[in-house]
Amino acid sequence: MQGRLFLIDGHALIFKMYYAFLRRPMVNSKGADVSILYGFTKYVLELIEKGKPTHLAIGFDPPGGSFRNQMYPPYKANRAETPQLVIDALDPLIQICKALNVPVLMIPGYEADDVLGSAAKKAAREGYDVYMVTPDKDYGQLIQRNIWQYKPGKAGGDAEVVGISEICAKYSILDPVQVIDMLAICGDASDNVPGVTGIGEVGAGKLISKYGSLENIYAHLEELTPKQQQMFNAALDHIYLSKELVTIKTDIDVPVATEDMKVDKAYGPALADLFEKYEFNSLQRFLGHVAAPEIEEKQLEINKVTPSKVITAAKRAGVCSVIAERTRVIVSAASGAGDEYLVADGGAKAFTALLEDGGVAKRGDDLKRQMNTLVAAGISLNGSLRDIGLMHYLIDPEKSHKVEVLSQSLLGIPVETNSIAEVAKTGSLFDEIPADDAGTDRSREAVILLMLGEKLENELLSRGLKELYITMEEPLIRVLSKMERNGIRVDLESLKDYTAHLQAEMVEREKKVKELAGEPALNVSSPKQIGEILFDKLKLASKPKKNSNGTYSTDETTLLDIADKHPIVDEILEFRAVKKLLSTYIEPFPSYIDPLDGKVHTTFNQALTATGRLSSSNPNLQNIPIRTDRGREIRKAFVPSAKDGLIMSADYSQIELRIMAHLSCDQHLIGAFKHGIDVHAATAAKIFGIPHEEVTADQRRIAKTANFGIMYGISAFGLAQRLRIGRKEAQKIIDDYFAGFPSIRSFIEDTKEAARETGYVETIFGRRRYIPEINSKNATIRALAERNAVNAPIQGTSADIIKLAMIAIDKEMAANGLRSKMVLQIHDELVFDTIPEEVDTLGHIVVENMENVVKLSVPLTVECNYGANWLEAH
DNA sequence: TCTGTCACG
DNA sequence: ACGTACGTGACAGAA
Repeated sequence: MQGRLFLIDGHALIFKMYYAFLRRPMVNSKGADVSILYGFTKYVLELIEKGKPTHLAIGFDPPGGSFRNQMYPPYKANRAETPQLVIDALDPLIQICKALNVPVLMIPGYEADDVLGSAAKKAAREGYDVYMVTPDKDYGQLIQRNIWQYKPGKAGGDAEVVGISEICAKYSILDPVQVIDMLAICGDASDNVPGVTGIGEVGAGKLISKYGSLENIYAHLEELTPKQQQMFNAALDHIYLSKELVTIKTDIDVPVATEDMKVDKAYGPALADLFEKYEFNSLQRFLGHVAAPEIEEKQLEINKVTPSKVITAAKRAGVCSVIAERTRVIVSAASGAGDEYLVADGGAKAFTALLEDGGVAKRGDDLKRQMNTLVAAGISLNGSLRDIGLMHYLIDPEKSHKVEVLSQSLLGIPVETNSIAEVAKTGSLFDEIPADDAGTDRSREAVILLMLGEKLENELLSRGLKELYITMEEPLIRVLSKMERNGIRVDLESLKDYTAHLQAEMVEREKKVKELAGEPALNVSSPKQIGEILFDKLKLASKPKKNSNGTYSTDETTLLDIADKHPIVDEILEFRAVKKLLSTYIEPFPSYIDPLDGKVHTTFNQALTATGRLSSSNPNLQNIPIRTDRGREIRKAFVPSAKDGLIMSADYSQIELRIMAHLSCDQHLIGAFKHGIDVHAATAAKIFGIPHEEVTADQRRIAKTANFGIMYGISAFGLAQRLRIGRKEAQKIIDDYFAGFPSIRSFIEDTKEAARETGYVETIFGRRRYIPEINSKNATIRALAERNAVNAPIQGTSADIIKLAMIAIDKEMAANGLRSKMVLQIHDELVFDTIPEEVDTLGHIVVENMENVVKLSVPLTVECNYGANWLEAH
């Protein structure tokens, strides 16, 4: 390797600094605004310190536009005018760069992208490792084995290094050069480059990974859905121009030789003079060229050996670390001699005996994802699963669980983010892990995982969390892996008529809104524009609510308040409801259907939420509509995989309220649950001081809202808002509630007190959430912390219970040899893909296990139904 | 990239 | 005086 070349996108850095100092500009004693100069200079000096480049150059956009404007006059035409501060900064910055001994690359007629792109490719050919310092997504197309994008962190955060695997995972593509096709299809609103209207990042990624290129999509247009065909045809007249516009040049002559970009920290008097002129006192320390203390890098004793040697060592030790890529596996084990570690890599088959050996514990990051990959290759991942991120999640759920971060903080070993992040970044099951950097040596990462695993196991033990890990999270990895691989069949064909109906309605509503507004050009999807129509033009409120950025608030509750003032309001609400269904729950789904089995495979994130719940993404199957009739229709598309199969759904009835009853030991609530009485009605009877039989529907509704409010940390204001009643009235309800349920009040107070004492709260299974802000002097922050403290044990215990139930159900289903599959978890509900002959057995297994997985002072009850689709299973 | 909005428990 | 119910993820617009 010749060296580490950093290429800074100067234009992007100027803008970053412009915005960073917009609110609090930095002005020197002569009244000059030196914000951009200061921020820029500081950034470059710190980059030299932290990024340790051996070579460095900065590219700027020359004044007067580029060949792209010639090619396509509207290019960047809708950009707001460049701020004067930015324009004025250019010349002084070039001076500063000179004084910093950093060459400036600027060629008339080309943007900084083109010059930097060409410089990057050239240096890479010469054997440099190249880092392009820019937040601009366009640069993704230039990434290759020895070229990375170095994205500056936001708000002082750490920079993110993006390599081949990250960029490919981000867009679900196989080769970074396909970023060009992605950008062409998606278009770029900020540069005014049109794409294919209606296709977003996700859809484009799927198409490109399937067809390879834009050209090839057009060659196979007939394979796309009719709607997609239509959208691509409509884009045909401009799409190749768009592709040219987003393609960064890599073949222009770079005016400076790479070796002349060598970093020279011997800053001369020129820099000192500039610092004095601009009064950069805090940057003086760089002048003496006192190099920052080099971090003493811990030397790892790594011995690369054959797979069989590592397998022998792993079996002897009973533990190893695993990194399973799509076409390669890397394994590490302690040699048994001092601090020496053995590492081997090779095809997965070379390690089958080890991976499937139940006697050898596996340490690694995101083992669920790795298990999915391995199973696809016909290999099981057996033995204990010591997942780095998941173990750390139990230690502190709200901290970062990234291996890079943990390696630094727990082991004191720094990690280059680019190599290890590829396993950490998760996508959906059938996203390919790119194979093109199979040459990268990942021995170091494998060893770090092995060390981290040991460290985290010890941490779990000393914090009393090991049992929670072993009995709950670890077995759940296998259950969730199965659920993801099972997938669920989504039959959008069955919704065709309904989809067409919604589309027609959307068009109609949109037209109506524009008419009523008297603005043919109105973008009905723009909250800003809608706000201006409603409140500036139509004046539908005397003092309209504003958002943090100064725009009018136009959310549903706000609109409902003024709905009777003008018919346009209702049209907007209906438009939004229909558009939401189409754009979130119908249009994206075709691209999520795995061509191999025709099913949708979500990813369950097991180490994300603050409370212990799961989350679901790509797509999120935990927020499929149900509350409105219009939305519920969507659930009809979630169908069994077998021809005459059935969907079964089982959900806990009021589990959080039951948990609150248990945690608070409130005898009234416990009694109501024990006797199967309607608790919301019982609550109403208590609040309003009337006999149970006399509770009206409205009183029950109020009590129900109050019950939820209590669990979330109610305020009189919040309750008043939700019930649309006065604040005094709301306060009375709260007072009456606590008078009727005094032990609830003490539960809340005790929980807050515990948080203040220990700094954390916990579920009945010991899952923790730290509440550091519980002692904040800021009343608002403290109040939020208190609500979190009260809610986390309730929501978390509920999450714990269903996790245990899932493990038990999975086990019993297997023991009974059922063909039925568990497919979804939606916090208090489990969904199964089943068949008529198993419905009875399965129903029994599910309900028994859910109801009896834990014994509380209240019974847990489960409602279970089945039908031809998810809607009918309710 | 951030913000607003809205889908779910 | 000040802000205002817990936990999520996806999409679209604006910069």
